[in-house]
Amino acid sequence: MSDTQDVLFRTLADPTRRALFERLCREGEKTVGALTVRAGVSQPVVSRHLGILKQAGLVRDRHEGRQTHYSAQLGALAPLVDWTREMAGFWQNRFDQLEDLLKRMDQ
Amino acid sequence: MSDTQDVLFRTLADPTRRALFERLCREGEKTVGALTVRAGVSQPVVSRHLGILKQAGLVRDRHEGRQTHYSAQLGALAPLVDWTREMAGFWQNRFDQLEDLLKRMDQ
DNA sequence: ACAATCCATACCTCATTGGCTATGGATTGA
DNA sequence: TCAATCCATAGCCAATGAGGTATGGATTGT
Repeated sequence: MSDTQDVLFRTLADPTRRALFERLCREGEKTVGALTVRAGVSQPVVSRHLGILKQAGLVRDRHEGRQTHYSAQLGALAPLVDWTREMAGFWQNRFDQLEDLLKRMDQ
Repeated sequence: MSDTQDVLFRTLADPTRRALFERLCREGEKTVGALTVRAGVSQPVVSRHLGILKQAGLVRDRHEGRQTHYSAQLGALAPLVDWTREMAGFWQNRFDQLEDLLKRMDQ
């Protein structure tokens, strides 16, 4: 529902979190340690952000021994795409209505 | 740049603000008073949110006498669309690489 | 068995921010 | 001119949340 979009927007609003997600999109699966290296924040913070991304469905984790591999789940962005399309659609409709109105006024 | 996306995500992360923007998209131009009616928050809060939306370029205001009319600026969503496309693009590239790798391994 | 590594959780602190009320400036109507 | 309306700003408070350090569980290597 609308709640899904809420979670997505709220989750991606944080720059650190968005950067982590971007890296996973660009570079594919990575361990927490590898992500921590250039994250600019401590390892617990990275873990926490990854947890939040996971809750939002934006990433997936795979445990292998003592390390956890995270990867991006692009499909989770769908509601966001839908939302923008919906907003643009409303705009289009109103534009059509205006065009329609103008045409009618023309006659 | 990336700062633009930051502003957009941060601005749209708030439910009240997003609801205001959605109403402007659906119903077109509206005054502050009209928006306040079903906003669920007080008029000053609505004004404040509209100010933030305006700073993000998501809405535009038009003064007419003692009332201010706000309207959605759909174009401001472009960076958001670009971002999702970019993320999907990375994913596609990596998928292509994998496909390529598999093909090469096949021979 | 013991040490070291990897990750997650707990706990604390500080900054941000979304909500409110109060108020004032500007415009309209009487 | 005076009252009423519309909107924006200021100031305050409480909740949220992002960062840190400390720590513990689990796994690997010696």
